[in-house]
Amino acid sequence: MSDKRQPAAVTLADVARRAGVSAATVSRVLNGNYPVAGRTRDRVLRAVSELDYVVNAHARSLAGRTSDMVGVLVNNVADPFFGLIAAGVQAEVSAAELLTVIAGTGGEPDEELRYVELLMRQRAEAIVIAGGQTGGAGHAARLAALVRRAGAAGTRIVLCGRPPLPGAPAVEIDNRRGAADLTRHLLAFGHRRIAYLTGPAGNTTTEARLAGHRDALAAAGVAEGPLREGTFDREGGRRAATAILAMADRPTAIVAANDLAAAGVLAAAREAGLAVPADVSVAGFDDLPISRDAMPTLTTVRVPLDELGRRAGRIAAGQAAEPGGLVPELIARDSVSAPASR
Amino acid sequence: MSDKRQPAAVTLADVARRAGVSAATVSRVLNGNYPVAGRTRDRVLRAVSELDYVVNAHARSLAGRTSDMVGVLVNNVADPFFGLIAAGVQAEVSAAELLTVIAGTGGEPDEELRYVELLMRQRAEAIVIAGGQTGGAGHAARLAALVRRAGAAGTRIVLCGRPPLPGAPAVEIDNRRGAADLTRHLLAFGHRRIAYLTGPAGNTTTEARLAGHRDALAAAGVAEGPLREGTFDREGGRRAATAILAMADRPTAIVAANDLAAAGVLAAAREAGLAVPADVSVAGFDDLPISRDAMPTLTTVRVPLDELGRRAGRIAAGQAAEPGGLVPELIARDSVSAPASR
DNA sequence: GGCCATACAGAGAGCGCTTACTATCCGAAG
DNA sequence: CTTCGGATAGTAAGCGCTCTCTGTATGGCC
Repeated sequence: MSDKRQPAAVTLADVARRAGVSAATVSRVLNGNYPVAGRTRDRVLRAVSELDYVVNAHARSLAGRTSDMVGVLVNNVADPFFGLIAAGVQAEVSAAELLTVIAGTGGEPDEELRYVELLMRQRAEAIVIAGGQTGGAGHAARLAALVRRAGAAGTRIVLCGRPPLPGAPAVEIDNRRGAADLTRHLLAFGHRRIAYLTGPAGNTTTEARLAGHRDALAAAGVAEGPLREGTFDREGGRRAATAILAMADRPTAIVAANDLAAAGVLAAAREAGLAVPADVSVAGFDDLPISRDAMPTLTTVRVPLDELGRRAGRIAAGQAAEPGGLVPELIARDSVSAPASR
Repeated sequence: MSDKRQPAAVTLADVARRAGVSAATVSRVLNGNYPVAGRTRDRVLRAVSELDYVVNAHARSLAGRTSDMVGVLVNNVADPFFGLIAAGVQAEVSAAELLTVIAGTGGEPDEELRYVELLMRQRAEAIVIAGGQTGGAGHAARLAALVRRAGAAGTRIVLCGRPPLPGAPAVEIDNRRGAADLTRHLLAFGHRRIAYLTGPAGNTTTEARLAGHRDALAAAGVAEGPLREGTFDREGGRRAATAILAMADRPTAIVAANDLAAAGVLAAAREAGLAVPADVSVAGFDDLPISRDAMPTLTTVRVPLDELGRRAGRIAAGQAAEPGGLVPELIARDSVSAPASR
C-alpha cells in the first residue's frame, strides 16, 4: 500500500482553462461524440498535448461507461498451456473491441480470489478463469459466492477447463475421455505395467485425467501400475520419473498428466541411459508445440487450447455459450511402441 | 463499445441504508482505518454480504488512492520467452503488494500504444514493456511522447529487453555480444558458410543479434552466408530453413535468431532427411526450456529471462534501477559440431 | 427586416467513494 | 451534579469526468 498521493495530475479542467473553453467542450473533443467547431477542437487538442493530459479512466467510468476490459486468470503465465488459452481468449475479445488483461495466480486459490476481486472492482466486463480448479470444496464454495457477487457487480465469470458453477458458464475439455483413449492406446501396444504421473493433488484436471486412465485399465482388466504425484511441470516430471525408472520392476510405459511433465520424463530416461520407446514408452497430454520437437516426438492427446480460449473469449465478450465440451484427440507419435519382450 | 448501462449496481449507499448507518461508516468498516463499534461493524458486514456488494474501484481511486496495479506488455502471451519475463516481473511486483496484469500486443506498435494508454488511464503504478521494439523511429517518437505523458499521469514506464528512452529506464540484454559469441563458436568448429535466420525486420532485438553475428564474421574475415527474414516463431523458422536447406550450395550451419525459430529449423532438417549436426549444425538464442528437450539438444545462448523480468519488476515496484545490462551466456549442446568434410 | 432552424458552447447535476470536520452520547473526573 | 474528553457516527465537500439541459450566435428564408 503506497501512501504517496498522486502528484497533482493534470485534469480536464486544466485543459479547459488553458484552451479557454468549458470542461464539457474538452470532453466532447476527446470523445468525438458531439459536434465541435474545428478551431475550438484544435485549441483543445493543442492544450491537451501541451499539458500531456491523460484521461482518468476512473473518473470516466464512474461517470458512465463500463471499463471495456476482460480479465484472464491463469495458473502460470510461463506455461504454454495457459499462454495458448490466453492467446485464444484475447483473439476473440479484441475482436469485440475489448482489451484483455492476464494475471497469473500461481494456482493459489487465494491469489485467484484476489485477482477476481481486483477485476470485479474495476468493473471488468468478464473474467475468464482458466485451468483446473484446486482447493477442494471450500474453495469451490468461495468461488461460487464470488460468482454471485460478480453478477451483482456486472461482471460475467467464465470458466475454462474446469467444471461450471451456478451462474458461471464453462468451456470444458473431456479430459477423462482423452486420458482413457491414451491408456487404451498403450494397452493396445501390449503394455501391462503402466506408471502414471499425476498433476497436483486436488486439481480437477488431475482427477479427470487419472479417472480416464483408470477407466481404460479397468475396462481391460489390467492392474494399476505405480502412481506418482507431480506438478504439471518439467522438473516434477523428471524427478518422479527418475524414481520410477529406478524401480526393480520397472514399468514398460509411463503416462504423464501433461506434456511438460512428459518432457521431464524423457529427460529422466535420457539421464538413466534408457531409450524411448525401446526401453520405456512415454506419453503426455495437451499436445503443446514442444511435443513435436521432443526427442523422440511425443505421443500425446491433443487439446484444442486455442479453440478453448476462443470459446471462452466469445462468451466473455457477450456471445452465447456454445454447447458441448471439447473432445481431445489422440496423437500417436514416436514415444510409444510395443514393450520389449522380456 | 457496448452501450448497455451498468445494471444498477449495489452501492455503498445501499449498504448503508440496509445497515441503518451512514455511508461514511460503511466505508470505514470496509477500510478498517477508523474505529467502528463491534455491533455496527457486524451489521454493516452482514448488509454487505446480503447485498453482494462489491466496492467500485473507480470511485475509490477517484476519491483517493492510486490503483496498485502494474501492467506488463508483451508481444505474444503464448511465447515462452515472454511468459518467463512476465513471470519474473510478477514475482517481484507481487512481493511489493501490487497486482500484475499482462497484455499481449502481437508486436503491433499500435496495440502497444493502445494498452499503454489503457493502463495510463487506469493510473497504473508502472508499465513494463517487454521485448524488442519494432516500428522504427516513428514509433519510438510516439513512445517517447507517451513516456512523457505517463510521467504526467503518475505512471512509470520500464523497458525490458529494448533500449531505454528518456524518462524510461531499461533493463537490457547484450544481444550483440551473445550473438557474436555464438557465431564465434560456430567458426571455431570450422564452419565457413553459415546461414542466418533473422527475426522480424525493424525489431531492435533482430538487429542487435544480427549485428553481433556480423561482428564475429567480420573479425574472422569470413563472408556472410545466406540471410533470411523470419518471425521469431517455429513456423517461420521451418519455412525459411526449408528454403535454405534446398540450396545447391547448402550452408554447413544455420543460426536462428531465437530458439523457437531454431526448433522450426530442426523440424525442417528432419523433413529434409538431414541429420543435425552431422549434415548441418543449428543454433538458437534465448535458451528456452524447450532447447534442452529438442532433438538434438540445442546449442544456444542463455538469456536470463527470469532475472530480466525480476529486475524490471523491481524498478516497476519503485526500487532503483540496477546498473548494467544482462550478459547472455553461450550454452553449447548437441546441435552444433564440426562440418562434414566435403 | 423579422423568424426560426442550425450549430456550437457552457452550466450543472451527478457517478460512488473517501475524509476532513462536526455532532452526539457516556462515563469519569472535579 | 456539572464539565470534559474519548469513542462513535453523521455531514458534506470534493475526486475528474460525462451528459442532459440551456443558452446564444449565425445564416437562410419568407
